Amino acid sequence: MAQGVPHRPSTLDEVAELAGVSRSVASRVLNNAPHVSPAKREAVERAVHRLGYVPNPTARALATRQVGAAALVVSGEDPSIFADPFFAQVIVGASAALEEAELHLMLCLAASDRGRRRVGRLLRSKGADGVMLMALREDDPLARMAEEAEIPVVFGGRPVGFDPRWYVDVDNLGGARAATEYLISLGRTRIATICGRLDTEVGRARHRGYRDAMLAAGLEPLPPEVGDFTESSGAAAMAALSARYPELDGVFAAGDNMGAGALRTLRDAGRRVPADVAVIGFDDLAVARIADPPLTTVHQPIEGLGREMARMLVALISGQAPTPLILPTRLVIRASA
Amino acid sequence: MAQGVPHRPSTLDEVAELAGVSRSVASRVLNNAPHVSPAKREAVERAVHRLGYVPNPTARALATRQVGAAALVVSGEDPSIFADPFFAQVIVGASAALEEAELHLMLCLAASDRGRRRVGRLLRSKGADGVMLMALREDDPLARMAEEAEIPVVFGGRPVGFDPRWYVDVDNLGGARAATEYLISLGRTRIATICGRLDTEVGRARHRGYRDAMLAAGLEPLPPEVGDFTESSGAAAMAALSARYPELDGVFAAGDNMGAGALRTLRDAGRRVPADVAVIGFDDLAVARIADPPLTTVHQPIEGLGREMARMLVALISGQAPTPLILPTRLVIRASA
DNA sequence: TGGAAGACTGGAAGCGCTTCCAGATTCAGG
DNA sequence: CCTGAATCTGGAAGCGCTTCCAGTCTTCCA
Repeated sequence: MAQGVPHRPSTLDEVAELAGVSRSVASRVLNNAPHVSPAKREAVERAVHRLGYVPNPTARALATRQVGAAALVVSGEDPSIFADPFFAQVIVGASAALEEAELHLMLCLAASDRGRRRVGRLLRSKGADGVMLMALREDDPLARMAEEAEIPVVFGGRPVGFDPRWYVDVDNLGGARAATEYLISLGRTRIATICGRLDTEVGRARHRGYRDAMLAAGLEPLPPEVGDFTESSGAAAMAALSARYPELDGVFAAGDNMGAGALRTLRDAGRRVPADVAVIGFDDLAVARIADPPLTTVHQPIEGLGREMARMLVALISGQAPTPLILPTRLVIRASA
Repeated sequence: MAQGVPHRPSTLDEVAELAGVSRSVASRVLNNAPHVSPAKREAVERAVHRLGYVPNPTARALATRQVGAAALVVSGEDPSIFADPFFAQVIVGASAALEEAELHLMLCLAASDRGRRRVGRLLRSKGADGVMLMALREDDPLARMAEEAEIPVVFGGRPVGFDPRWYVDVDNLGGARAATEYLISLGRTRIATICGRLDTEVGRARHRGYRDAMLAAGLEPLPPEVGDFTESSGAAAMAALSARYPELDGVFAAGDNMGAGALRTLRDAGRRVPADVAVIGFDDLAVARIADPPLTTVHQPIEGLGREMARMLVALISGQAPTPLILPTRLVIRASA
């Protein structure tokens, strides 16, 4: 391309001809299948080398009915949701696992209806060998589409109101409970939560974890302040919470970005962390480590989530029957609580 | 898939048969090409609907020699480079532009040699209609591979030691100079820089901008402290700088993450920002806004970078001859300087 | 009303590769 | 030196779709 020469790529026929064998033999050499004599094998290899031959993936895909690619779909309200570093980590994990299986990664940011329709077509058209679905909203049309898909589908996290057959999730409930229990163990009693949107399963599960822990300790769960996992929403939620409950001494933020926002509000209001109010986040993103003070948080294996989703998908594609997975979380204690 | 029924997808032949037309006509209807009578058109459409027919993209790709996908390749030392939110934003931009052109996005994290070889194969095998290349290292084998590619290649940023034919870059030099000039205009005279790795073009250009501005103002450019665009490297660099030049009153960090790290070190050392030392970052990432104090920084249009790369690639794919692009940067003044 | 321009139509030839299968070859054992 | 098994080989039939092209059918003008 760079030099502008058309230079039509060579085909398997040309390789076969140059090597003096039939196309079948050449094909077998390329897929190193059996039933090829060493002599011809070498002849073909030499021809491949001389011609700089590279098989055409499309033709191969058509013949084998295997595309050689898996798609990762991120649904959600608007594309900016993808800016959350969470997804980058998922991708790193998924990419590594797919590479092991020699699959390419297609990325679909299906924030618009148009995008979702496009994914729908992908699902029904064998445009990929399998699909990973993430960040579905409540009543997301993708859930139904997934049911009628022609190809394997793995969910990352469980969508609300829909029970997927195959999914990888994180123990949100347990993590949130552990975080809240830790606050309680610190002697805090007026503990509030900044939760994620309650029309998402993460939002609900983490809130339920908080609630369970409070109830179990005989404390009164406070009505949650709802954020959207962004820093600013966390800051706003913290402000609202402080106004409503001036005597607060503990906050469980269902996401590190929101936790960081809460820290900012608290700092601006002159309240000391953790002396006056202890704060715990969730996710263990980079921001937690660099927050001031460093944020105690619930670690979740984000890269692992991506990796396991991909592995499950690969298993499904190769005809196996994996079982859903729930990945463990663990508390990481830093300075904020 | 969900229900486990094999349910072989229907083909164009079946559609044609059901509609009582030839395959050619059916094909024309699907691509809404001319030369189809309204009656047959409707018959085909009805058949498509009844069968729930979706064209097989692979077969179409083979026939048209158009894959319908473009790849975004992120090279670099190790996969964690991708964790930088920078790439997520690039992807959002690129994804949007590709969607307009009805192209899918393939993402290749080519951090290993194996990954790079895979990309090389992609480049020579028409596995995608075009490729966007980013974060190439010095002497990155991908540069040479790109030259011999069978498909259009657009670079994001210019690799060091290689002058790509088509690229989209950001005005790193100008941005860095503006940042440094601003520090100078504030009356700072002992200004240091925390730069990015000098075997990358970004690293070099931003350092050169700093140097130019210092020289132009008759100030002595200090030898740079080199980081790797992470928060911790910025913190470490700042520590080294403080030790070496205790009287420092200004710092230009060539990335916001490093700037945030510098702020942390400064805060821990009890130095006030901006009173004692003014700090400016680069990138205008989310972290700049939530840093304490909020980081003055050089804004670069990251989403725009992705969008323009994709547009340029689409132009190339459709046979046009676009010209390289350098996107402007601008100073965003916050509290740290 | 003849005929040419134009609109439709469907047969057929690919796109480049895999894979089944029947025939050819090789080779060891008898 | 012959036979059956084991191993190779290449012809041919796809994979599902696009598109060229040569006919067929309309139209419309002179």
